[in-house]
Amino acid sequence: MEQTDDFAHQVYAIIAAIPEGKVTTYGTIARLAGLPTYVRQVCAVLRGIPSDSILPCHRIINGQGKITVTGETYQRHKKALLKEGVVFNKNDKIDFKVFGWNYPY
DNA sequence: CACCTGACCATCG
DNA sequence: CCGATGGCCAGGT
Repeated sequence: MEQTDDFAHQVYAIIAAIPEGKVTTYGTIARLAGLPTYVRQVCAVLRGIPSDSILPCHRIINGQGKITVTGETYQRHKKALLKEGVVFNKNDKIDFKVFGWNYPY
């Protein structure tokens, strides 16, 4: 429970640091954690986060500006985002130029 | 060690 | 805009 979990720890910290009403992507998180190739691992970490977590995992979306999950999780995240003032386009997309916490490029 | 999986990403048609 | 394809790479079996 050290170096290997260190990455997950950073991911948690980064997620917790996302401001309200903003969103970010998996790739960005991986990069901020210092491991740009760990984008799939970010996914694994998020998957391990229960809905009860204090972490705003609903602010994590993919590079297309869409919620990456489906089903109930999708609905819950979308509602939470709307509550925070995030606006979805007609294609259920989020404008990164407005709500992107930090631009992926 | 080999194979499969994945809440991704970029590119192409 | 949507779907398919390839690339990426750690983890699990």
